[in-house]
Amino acid sequence: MPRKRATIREVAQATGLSPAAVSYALRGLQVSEETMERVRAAAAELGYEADPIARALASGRTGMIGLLCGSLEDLWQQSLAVGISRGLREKDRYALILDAVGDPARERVLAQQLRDQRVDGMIVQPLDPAAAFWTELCASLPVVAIGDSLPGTAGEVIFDNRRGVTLALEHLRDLGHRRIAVLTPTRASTPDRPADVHVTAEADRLGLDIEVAPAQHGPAGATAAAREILLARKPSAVFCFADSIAYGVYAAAQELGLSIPDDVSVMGYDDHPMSGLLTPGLTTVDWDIDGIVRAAVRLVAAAADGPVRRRRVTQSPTLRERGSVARLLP
Amino acid sequence: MPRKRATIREVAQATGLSPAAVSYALRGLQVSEETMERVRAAAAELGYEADPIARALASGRTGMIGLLCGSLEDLWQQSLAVGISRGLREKDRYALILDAVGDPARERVLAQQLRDQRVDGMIVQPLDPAAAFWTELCASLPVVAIGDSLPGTAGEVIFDNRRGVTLALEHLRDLGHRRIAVLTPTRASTPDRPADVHVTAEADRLGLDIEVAPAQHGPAGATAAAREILLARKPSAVFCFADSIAYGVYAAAQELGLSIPDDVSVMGYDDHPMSGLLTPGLTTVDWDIDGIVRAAVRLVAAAADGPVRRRRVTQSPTLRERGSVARLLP
DNA sequence: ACGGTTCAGTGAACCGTTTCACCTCCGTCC
DNA sequence: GGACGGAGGTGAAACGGTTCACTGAACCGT
Repeated sequence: MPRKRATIREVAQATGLSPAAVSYALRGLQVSEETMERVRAAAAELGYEADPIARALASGRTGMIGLLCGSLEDLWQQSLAVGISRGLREKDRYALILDAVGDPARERVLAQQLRDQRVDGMIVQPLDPAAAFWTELCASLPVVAIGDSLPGTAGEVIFDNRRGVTLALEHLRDLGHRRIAVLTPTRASTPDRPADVHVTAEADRLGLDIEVAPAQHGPAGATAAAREILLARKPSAVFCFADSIAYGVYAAAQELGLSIPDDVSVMGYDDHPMSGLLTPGLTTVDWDIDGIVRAAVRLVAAAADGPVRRRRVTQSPTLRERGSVARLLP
Repeated sequence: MPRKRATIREVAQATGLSPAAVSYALRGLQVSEETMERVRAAAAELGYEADPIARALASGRTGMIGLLCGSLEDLWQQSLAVGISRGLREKDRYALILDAVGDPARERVLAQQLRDQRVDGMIVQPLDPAAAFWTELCASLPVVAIGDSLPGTAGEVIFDNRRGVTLALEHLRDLGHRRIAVLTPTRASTPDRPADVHVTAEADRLGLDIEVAPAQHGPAGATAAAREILLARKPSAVFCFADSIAYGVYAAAQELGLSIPDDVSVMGYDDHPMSGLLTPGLTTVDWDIDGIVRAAVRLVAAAADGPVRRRRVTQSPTLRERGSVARLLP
């Protein structure tokens, strides 16, 4: 029988104290050691547990952190979300995970909804870092950005994408590749996102002939995009801006009877756990996902507990060579 | 500037109505068409949005559904969680996702916490369906179980594991396999979970020589378990009770210089999106994940909206042949 | 003209905490 | 010995909605 939960007043009654005293006691504030013990005992006895809703209403803090993901089709972002969710749980907070499905318009709506839901803070992996609403959002609650920088955040975990792109493209160039297709996650409204800019800049510097095309994260979408660009451009290498897009290239290559890396080389970006299991293993740009998770959790928890001075953590990638990129024979 | 949000009283003031009337109007109850319009206009004007916390306190409903996953290391469960989260969002509900990390003790604690967090309902993929606390939990809020049955749920999406196991083992037998290793997710406290029971029963019926060993979902854990059993038992086939465990077998085989399927056949269970991309493709038991997601969301949403009569949906699997199981030559 | 329904809307209690302003001891310091 | 101060505790007002019991007016058929 779901008998009604005990309230703070009942505990007060039982101990002969005021509700206020009980409230303080249970949080270890302002009361004598002895009273605290007495209250704790009575609470345990009655099976009392403070109602988080009432607590949230009175205190203005919910204990929830919003996690706004760009696209959870991306397996790497799934890993990130799982890690963050766990990390927050260890800090006695709940993660409210939302998925913008690659759509900047939806990202905007969800950010709004998350704020309306009264989360104590947010972790965001922005699809459209240039959008105007971020400024307003950051002003109204602590936001931690992952990936790209955002104006007014309480903390940031920035990926050195310039370095990541350099690593990838230099490796391809060193092995003789010149005509390179680049598959980047679709972001209809923001063709000039910083990471993409680095690609064209680096390609210029290295004298590469690149063509950038959008691809969705899901297996089906990525495969379609890959099929098209492989047929139309016959690149010697494909650089994918997410491992889960590279997976689509594997599927497309298989379908078209192309061998990786003999007919086409594939370079990933992320290092998802699956990437080492493919045949050949996916050569990729490896970000320290654990480090990212820890930093993001730490930053957002601190910011949600009270105002902090802004901190920025920068992550640098390394190149993880497996077998999907081969030297191009002249 | 995060200027204070408008309250219902301000809207009441602006329209010359009582707060009660505004409350009703905004939910389309009990008021004239005309008043409703007036209230809506005023609300829009003031940028009023009902505070979910206050609403939850007063009405007793939070709009949140708890999702308790057995182990999010399992990529298939990740897919499931993402799908459910999206499905719930479409019904204007939030998913609160928690991860028991394969530990039944933690599952118990998290279920408790989820209830304390005042979710309107729960979706559970139980690690330990036999545990006693489920009964009590189901009595205190609507629970939908996925996978295994639970006493007292408001709805269930049951996998016909008997059929799945039969499909897998018969396929292996038909191709000549007799000595088969079975890797099943670790669940220390519940060695006799229903699915495992089916395995031994079916193996008996089919005259197979099986050995069951536990494996963790994570790449590292699964690989270790696979390595051990491949060396110790030299089975002709390995049947993995989750695709993400099979991935570990691929890694172990690679490491040991064993070819799949020439030296050892591998059978999965789930059909995760990645399974088709491996070389060779993973032959697996395919569950209709979309169907599962839809059913679970529908059931829990209905149950959270009000009492319903218990419903059970049963999912049947199909065998998806790729290339990881070969005929065993005598 | 009259009792009986509906319809639209009101007032106030309530949900279960937190927190602010105060109050009362009691020991201490000068 | 009186002002001071801190520790421990109290009462009541928030917090921002929902909902229950009720009212006044309009409308109905007879």
